[in-house]
Formats: sequence, C-alpha cells, structure tokens
Amino acid sequence: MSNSALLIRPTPAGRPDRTEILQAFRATPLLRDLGDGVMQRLAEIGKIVSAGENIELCQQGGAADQLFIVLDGQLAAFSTAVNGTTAVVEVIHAGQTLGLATLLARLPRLLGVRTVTPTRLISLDAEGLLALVEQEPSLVTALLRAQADEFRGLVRQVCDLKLRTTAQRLGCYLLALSTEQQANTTAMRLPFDKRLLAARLGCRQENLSRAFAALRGFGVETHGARVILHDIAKLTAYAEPDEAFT
Amino acid sequence: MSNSALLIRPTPAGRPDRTEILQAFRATPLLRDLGDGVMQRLAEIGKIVSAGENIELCQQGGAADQLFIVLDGQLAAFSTAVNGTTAVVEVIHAGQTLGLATLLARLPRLLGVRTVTPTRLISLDAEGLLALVEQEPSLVTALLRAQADEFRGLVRQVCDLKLRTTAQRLGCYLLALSTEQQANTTAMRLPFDKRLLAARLGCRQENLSRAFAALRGFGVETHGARVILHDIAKLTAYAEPDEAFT
DNA sequence: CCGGACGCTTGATTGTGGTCAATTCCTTGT
DNA sequence: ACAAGGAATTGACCACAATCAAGCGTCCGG
Repeated sequence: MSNSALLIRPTPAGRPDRTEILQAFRATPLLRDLGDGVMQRLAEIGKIVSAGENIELCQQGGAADQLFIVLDGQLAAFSTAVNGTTAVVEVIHAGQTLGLATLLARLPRLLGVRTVTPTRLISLDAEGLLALVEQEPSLVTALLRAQADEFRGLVRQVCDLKLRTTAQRLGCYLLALSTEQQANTTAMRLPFDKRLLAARLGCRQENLSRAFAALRGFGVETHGARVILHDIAKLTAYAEPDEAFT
Repeated sequence: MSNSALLIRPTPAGRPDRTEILQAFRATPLLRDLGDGVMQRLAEIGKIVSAGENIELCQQGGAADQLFIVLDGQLAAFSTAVNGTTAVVEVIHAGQTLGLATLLARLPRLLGVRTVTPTRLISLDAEGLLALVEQEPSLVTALLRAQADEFRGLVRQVCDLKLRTTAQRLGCYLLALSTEQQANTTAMRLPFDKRLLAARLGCRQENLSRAFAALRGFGVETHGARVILHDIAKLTAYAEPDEAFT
C-alpha cells in the first residue's frame, strides 16, 4: 500500500529558504496581492515542507496547529467512519489552502489529509498567523476570500450528491474540467487516479467505470486517463450542471 | 402551496429601530463580543426585516447585496436542478447568518432561501459591511469564525452523505439534537416538518418514514413531532456518528 | 357531525449503487 | 521478452432508496 514513504522533511537549512517562501507567496493566487510588509511577516512564521506520496499530513481528530498552502502536488482530504470505510471530501491542488476552517474554529480536525503525489507546501504556524490576522486587514480579506471559495465548493458538492446520479456527477466533473483547462478544449487528461476520482465523486471504482460506460452514449470517449468530449451540448443536457458553474 | 404570502416588509419607521437592532446584536452569539463602536457602525448599515411563512428571500443565481442575520424563525437554503427537483442544503435557525460566503466571493448565489416559519432578520448592506471589514479587525474575526463554523457543518454533511445510510443519518441527527437541546435529554421535539427534515437529510418523505420505523428497533419512539430516545448507546452504535460531534 | 385537506405511513415495484468474483489490460521489473 | 502485479472493466447478485399508489389519522370548516 504505502511505497516511497519518505517522512515529512522540512527543507534542510532552517533559514535560507526565506526567499524561496516569498517567491512562492507571489506565485500563490491567494496571497499574490498582499503588501511587502505582510509578506515579510508571513514568511517569518512559514517554512517549506515536502512529502513523498501517500504520506498522512494531518490526522482526523488532531489539532490544527498550522495552515498549509500547497505549492505543487495533490492531496486528498478524507473522513474515515468507525466501520473503516473512507470518503474523500476534496482533492486539493496547488494554490489551495488546507485547514483554514479548522484553524479558525480552534476545533479538532474533521478530516485527515494524505498526499496523493509528492508534494511541496508552505506551513504557517497557527499562533503566528492568528496574531497576524489581528493586525493586518489585507491578510484577513485574502483569508475570507479563500474560505468563501472553499465553502462554495462544498455547497456545490452537497447539491451534487443530493440531486444527481453518479453518471451525471461524472458528466459535470468532466465539463468543469474542460472549461478550466484550456478554454473549452474537448480533449483532456484526468488529473488523477480513477480510484481517487471515484472516492471524490462518492462511489466505488466499479460504478465509476459503469458511469464512464454510460457517458459513451453522450459523446464521451476514454482511453485510460485520456478523455475526449465529442458532444458538449449533449453531455450538458444529460448531466444538468448548474447554469453558472464557474 | 403558498399561503399567508405576506411580502417582505421592513419595519415601518425607517429610523427608530436603531436601538432594537443594537439589542438584537447583543443577543446574537456571532456579534455579542464586539465593541460598542463597531456595533454602532453596524447598526447604521442594518435594518430589521420580517417575512411571513414560505416567502422567498433570496433567489438562486441572484446577487448577494446583503448579509442576513436571523433573529427568530427558520429558513431553508435550497438548490433547484433544471429538472425541477430541489434539495435543501441547510435549515437556518436564529443566530445564524445567511449569505456570508456569497457576499465575500462577490459571485451569484448558489442557493435560494425561503422562510419556513414567520421570520425576523437583520439585513446588513453588503457594500457597507465590506467597507467596515477593512477597518475593524474584531468584526473580521467574528466573520471568520462564523464562516468556519458553517464550513465545518457542510463538511459533516458531505461525509454523512457519502458514508451513511438514510437511517444512520437520521440517527446522527437525533443524537445531535438531543445533546444540543438540554444536556442529554432523551425526549425532544423535532424543530420542523418531517417533509423538510427529509429534504435536509437528502431523502424523500417516504424513506424518512421508513428510517424512523427502522430506528424503532434501536430505542427510538415517535409520536408525531415528539421523539424519545430510550437507548442512546444502542442508537449511537448503529448510527456511528463522528466521535466528537460537537 | 360530516367532508375534505393535509401530513404521515405503508405496500409494491423499479432503478441506482454496493459487493463479490472473474477477466482483461497495462505497467513494471527481472 | 516474459512474468507478475495492479488497475480497470464486466457480470451476477443484493441492498438501499425513489417512485407510484393506497390507506390512515388529525385538524378545520361547513
């Protein structure tokens, strides 16, 4: 199950990655627009962390003592029920944050987080961040925005689960993917494993397979992770995505 | 379908409810701890609004030009798919906010909102609020907390939908209800309609009925809206709520 | 007191997704 | 190139929930 299990290792030299952090901040949409002063102070409470694949970064029920910002790689946020089955709530990509709500609520984590691919992230100390928040309105605006976006993502997901079948959810997912990659490309590549995709969509691997089969009738062609949408209109009519799915 | 369709009516006199608003702020957990200065300025951008039952306050796809804080009554936040079926994402009670994420993201609303019972709310002007946020760190902290709590509620719901059956979801709901009313009372009253409860739990009325029937075997007794939990331990073992479901 | 409306329950049937098992396909290492 | 292991697909079967259709109970107005 777990392969190359490199433990979490902060970048070797404790000090000299300050400039690397600042550079990473500038490349992160969430923080891009902050002033130099805030950035500087943020960098002081941050460190860069890397992890191999399939490493558990956060534990369900644990305390949130840090905020992560993903630089590259992918992570899965999941919940494990007492009977052992697990559900993936979100797949987290570069540029997104991780643990913001838990940190702000100062409550135990609802979700565990595991790396899917090798990953680099910025880890910001919770105490330091909360202190900064008190003083820097611009930082707060950024966090509120990030929170709001994540929130809306979850609202969509709840609607999806309550209103659509698995095949429709998959259709919506593919449509969203096609618009977010290059403007309305019809050929694209699944960003991760089908097993993980199934978990994210809320079904089993086998049913995802059947869903793909069902979508073939609506112009969806698949070769492994390569997917081509031949008839966006027909797929849209079937999957019934929200009108404005931006 | 729609009965006593009183339109939204702001309280008659435009000015004199300033003190009523301040009083309401003090009674709202979210705002209770704010300083007098912020309160005063908040009151200036707020007005009190009442609506009868079954009135649509917000429209799906509409702009979020105000933040609501519920004083009393209940509302349902719902999404309607193009085929006409609707899902209730949240039932909103006194003390909760409404539209925060949408307002912060400055995007169209994902959810419509309709009153379930007659309702009184504070409406805060979006522009004014965003301006205040820039200046008042303490206000921002309050909003971040509110956002974080709502967020966690949705995370729970997603896990619920992906990991549990309808009967288990109902069991978790009843358990949560029993702890939040008076400390571990076993007798309680459903706060709303079974039809609405079904929508909130993500099933049809008929299946909610069957779920209640199934829970009878785990010590759940029902007479209309009155519910008694005779064996919390057994119910907990069946429904498998998250260990810390606070 | 009766009739009707509405909320809730129950039954029968169908469809969607889960489970288990077998097979094919693809990747990877020797 | 070949074998081995894992991922993806397919089929058979079962469980849960949606749907359609009565049936029951209560509350209200006549």
